[in-house]
Amino acid sequence: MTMSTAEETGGESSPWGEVTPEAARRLLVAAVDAFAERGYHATTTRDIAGRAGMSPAALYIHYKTKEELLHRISRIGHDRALLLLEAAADSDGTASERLAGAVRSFVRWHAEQHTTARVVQYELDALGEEHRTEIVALRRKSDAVIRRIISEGVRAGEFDVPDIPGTTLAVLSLCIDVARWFSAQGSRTPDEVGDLYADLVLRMVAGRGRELSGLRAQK
Amino acid sequence: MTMSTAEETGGESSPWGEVTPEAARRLLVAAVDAFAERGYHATTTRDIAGRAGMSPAALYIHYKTKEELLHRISRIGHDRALLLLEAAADSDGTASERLAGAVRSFVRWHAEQHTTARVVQYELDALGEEHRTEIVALRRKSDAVIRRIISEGVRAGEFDVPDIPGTTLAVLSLCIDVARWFSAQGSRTPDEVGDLYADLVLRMVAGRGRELSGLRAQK
DNA sequence: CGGACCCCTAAGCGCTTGCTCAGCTTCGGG
DNA sequence: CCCGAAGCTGAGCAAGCGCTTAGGGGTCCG
Repeated sequence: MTMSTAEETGGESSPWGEVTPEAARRLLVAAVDAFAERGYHATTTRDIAGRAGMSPAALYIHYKTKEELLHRISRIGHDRALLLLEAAADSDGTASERLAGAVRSFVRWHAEQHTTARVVQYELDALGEEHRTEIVALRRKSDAVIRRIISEGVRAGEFDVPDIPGTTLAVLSLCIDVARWFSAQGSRTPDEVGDLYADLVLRMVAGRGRELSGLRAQK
Repeated sequence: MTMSTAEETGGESSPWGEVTPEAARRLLVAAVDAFAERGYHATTTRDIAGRAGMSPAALYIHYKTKEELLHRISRIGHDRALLLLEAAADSDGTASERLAGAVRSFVRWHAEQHTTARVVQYELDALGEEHRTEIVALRRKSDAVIRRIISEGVRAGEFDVPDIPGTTLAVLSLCIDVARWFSAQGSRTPDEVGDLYADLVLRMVAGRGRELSGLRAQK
């Protein structure tokens, strides 16, 4: 009966497989759920330990502070999101295809893992000074990836974008905010949202005439 | 020396003029600043009272609880935002012009009053049950306003939007998220962001060919 | 001059918070 | 059979929380 509570976490398979002592992983998953539901500051260490089926003191064997838990979550989440973006950016294809791919998988992650993403994206300044600057560096890399694709699309004549930094910001902002409103019991699947958003983003950067030809072909 | 701290609030003139006992207004403005900086749950009533230059107990003369303060802020903020949207929606002009106007003033408000907007948009579920449902009703009205403009644009043949509810959601999401990232010491003015976003949104709904003709004419 | 009224403070109550610590159990190796 | 390391718990500490209460000064009207 050790695994009574924390079994059903987000529907997703195992994004936390890398967290090695099994008890530490249970605590971390419990913390993600609690932070996402109530927010970092409104979550108590007793609540986290309780969800993981442990006593309040057990938490401090695996993590020094509550803030370290948040940092671990934020770090792993940002690493994963950045990886998705870079994979899409480094793939073959036109700038349109790569931008659509990046948006699609970035958005899909924010929807599927919306509980993790909410913590990752909206509890940023609950982090301590050093941890926050470390995370901010990762976010700047995400920004650079998107900006690079857009710039290349402009240079190749595929896109018409008067304000590249501004549009980059808007694209990222649009994707990130998915974590705020997405709900698993809503009517849209993560894939549907990903496709919709990829289309919307291509429209934001598209040149005058045609261009959005065969891009929203099949689902 | 009574007005030492709370003088500079957001740069804006007086969005809280309607809050009538002057001491109550000072407390409310202090609460907006504190909630925006640290979040509702991380803010103490002592901090709010301190910023307003009062003792902790003074707060409870004007407000029953800390949650009532948040509700007052959220209510006034949502009323204001909804008013801006409705004004733009009810004005004369094509659907494109009205959509651009709505996005422009909605975004401008989120940038200018980004400290208020942050509280209004991101501390929603710190509200109690009854207060939250009241606020959620206001948000549904905002959604309806945008959806109406887009629908009319589609019916008039101005827009090409395959998924009206989804696009409505994305437009609102994009605007709202401005409150998260906008910073007064950033390089963009609220007006610039408003213009940029109005352009991006028009691109999201534009039909195939021309259409975005004279719409991003001057800066 | 007296007292009702309003706005505010000093003090503090009851409770919860993040975190600690002595001690119990389990288990593999000599 | 004993040992030490590792994982966990029950009890609890100091600090901070939201909120209350008794009372102190102004001001205005009788």
